[in-house]
Amino acid sequence: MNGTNSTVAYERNLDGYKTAIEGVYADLRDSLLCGEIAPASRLRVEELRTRYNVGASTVREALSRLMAENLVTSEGQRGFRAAHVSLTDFRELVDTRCMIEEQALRQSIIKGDDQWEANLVAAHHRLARIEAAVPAERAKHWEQANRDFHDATVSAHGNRWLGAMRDLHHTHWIRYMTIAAPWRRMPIDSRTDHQAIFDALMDRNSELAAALINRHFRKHASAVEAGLSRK
Amino acid sequence: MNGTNSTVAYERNLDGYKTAIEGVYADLRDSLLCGEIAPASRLRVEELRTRYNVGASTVREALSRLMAENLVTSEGQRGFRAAHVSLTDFRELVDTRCMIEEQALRQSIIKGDDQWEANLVAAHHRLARIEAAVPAERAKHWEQANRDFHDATVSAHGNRWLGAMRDLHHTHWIRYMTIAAPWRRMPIDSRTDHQAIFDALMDRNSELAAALINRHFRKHASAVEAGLSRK
DNA sequence: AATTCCTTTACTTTCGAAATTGAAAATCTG
DNA sequence: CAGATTTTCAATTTCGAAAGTAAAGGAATT
Repeated sequence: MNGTNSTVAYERNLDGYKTAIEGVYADLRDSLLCGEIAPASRLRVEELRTRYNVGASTVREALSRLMAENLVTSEGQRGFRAAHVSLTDFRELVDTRCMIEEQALRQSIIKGDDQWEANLVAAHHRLARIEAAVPAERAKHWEQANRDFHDATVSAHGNRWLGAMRDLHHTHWIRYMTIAAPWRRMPIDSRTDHQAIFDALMDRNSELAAALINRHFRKHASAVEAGLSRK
Repeated sequence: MNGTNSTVAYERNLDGYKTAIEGVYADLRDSLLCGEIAPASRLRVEELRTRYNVGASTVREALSRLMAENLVTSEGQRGFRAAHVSLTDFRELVDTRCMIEEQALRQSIIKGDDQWEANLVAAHHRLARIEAAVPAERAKHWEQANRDFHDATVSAHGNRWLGAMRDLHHTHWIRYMTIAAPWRRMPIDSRTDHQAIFDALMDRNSELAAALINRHFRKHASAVEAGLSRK
């Protein structure tokens, strides 16, 4: 269907997706998240259409879908733009993210069964091993293990609306991280934080867990804020 | 641009919108919210294209934008569908909606200045007048006044992410209301509720306001739940 | 009768050209 | 020369036809 005749220099590989739209969507999303496409820059349909070697409406629909995640904006008759970033926007993002994660955690503690506990123990163990390893080893796997651990903590909440909001906020969080502080992956004392959160969860201590997760997130956030205001 | 030659029976009027996409989007959105398009029903591009008298990609893009609000879903190569409704989904919606509104209220109480108070007093006054009026008069304006009052209560929160989530949840709330309990607009004791909420806000009593808004929402919700399970 | 393989049908998806628009450049006017 | 008006041009938006796909029905085979 596509990708079998990559001759143009800028052309991307869209293999492995069911439709062309999904391929363009996914590649564009990556470029947006990793900062390859600068915030607030224009996204010209004409330009993208040649880069991906697809039709105009395919690009257009991929961009429409990115609007769903607030990664792209459009102003009628004036085309599309990559989402803006700003210090205020980031602070607002962090505030709601804390609220969402706290709520997800509380619900998880209430509803969590043995299966939840078992998964949590496993995820925490994997993360702990990585955080105790030598720097070289850490860099490779920490990101994923960290995400897995946090997912495991809230995995019992069972609310799809909450889950969708959580994903959305995580996406934008990652974007800000990559844009503002690409060097600093794992914060120095994340080991202590994660252990404390884990303990609170095993104790089913909602109040403590909520307080800890808020502090944990805001600690990360301040590093990004520093990077953002330096621009 | 359009709408000047409405000859086809099913054709809709798309005047007053900047682009055709926006017109189709808005009309489709209405049909989805008012229940004219049944939940989970297929949305055939071919069919809509003739109804609105526009091209395939215009319909397609309008549908993509509705996916942003979870009002429409799509499964690659198998077209679009109106969003499902279910009792579980509704309960999850209500849970997150309560969380969001509570948080918005708390933030508003913290950040609210004189302007906020003044607007709130005005909105509450308008709502109170309507709720005290005769049924015929109420029916006309209550919906809007109710919305305005609730918007006024949270208007000082100043967090755009929270605001967007609040709008989204309100949209789906309205959809469920219209689908499951179209007859019952204004609950019997909303006057008492609103007065209590208003008083708590003027006292800047966060805890009380939070508790009241939760009960207020869940009271409405149970009416919808009854309507939903009766299907 | 059950299974496999084709055919048909009814769509969705994709494209590239044509219409339309907004904004900048060029021209005109007081 | 400043301000209003027209022209130009690049870009967005829109369309309709062509290509591609899933699912249902029908024939052939076991």
